[in-house]
Amino acid sequence: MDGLEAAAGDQQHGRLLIPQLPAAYLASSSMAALSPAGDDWASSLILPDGGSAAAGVGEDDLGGGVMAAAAEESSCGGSSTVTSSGVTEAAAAAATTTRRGRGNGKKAGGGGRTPRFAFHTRSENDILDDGYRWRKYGQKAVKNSDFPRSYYRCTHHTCNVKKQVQRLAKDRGIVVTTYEGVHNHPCEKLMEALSPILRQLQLLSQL
DNA sequence: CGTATTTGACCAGCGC
DNA sequence: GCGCTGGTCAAATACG
Repeated sequence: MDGLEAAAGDQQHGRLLIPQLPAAYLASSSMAALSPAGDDWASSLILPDGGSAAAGVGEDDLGGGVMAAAAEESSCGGSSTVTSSGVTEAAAAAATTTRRGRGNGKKAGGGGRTPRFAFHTRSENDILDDGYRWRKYGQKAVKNSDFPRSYYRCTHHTCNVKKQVQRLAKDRGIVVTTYEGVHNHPCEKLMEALSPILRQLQLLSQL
């Protein structure tokens, strides 16, 4: 079950393009272009500087750390709401618990300087098509939540980006996706989507 | 047959 | 020191 592939071919699925963290902001605009109009989803984008305002959703369900500065913006045909949540390192440290690996003693700890961003997405699907390919490597039932948390890792060999996906207990329609790390490779689906445009640009530049 | 998902076990930090 | 909890591993399984 490749959720991403499924999403790509399903008009009911939303698309969220967040190739790199710095590019997260252009994501919303890209989304408007790539998402089918009328999608029944909305994502929440919490800006990195940690917002002070809380979104309407319960961030505490994510471990208490995700500060949500809800920025509603109409995109995707104006039918969806986009908000995002940036989890700063401080917030991540305070909030999200500890990370440890199994034998390799890889505890991000201490130095875990990987940026983390959380996105609230109103969708029936747990999996957002963000343009990258993810492989699920774990699922855990978490405290204070009726829904399990799923752990994904980017399938690209050299990419170590992870993401966690969990539904809010308070609002099962909201999916919280937490990205950890920055992709060090281009977004496959984004490049695929842009290639016709780039081709046209090249033709125009030749004229 | 190759790849992705499921799922139970394991590990380690934190709070008491 | 112990138990709880979250994150990850890896074998088994499913799927195309």
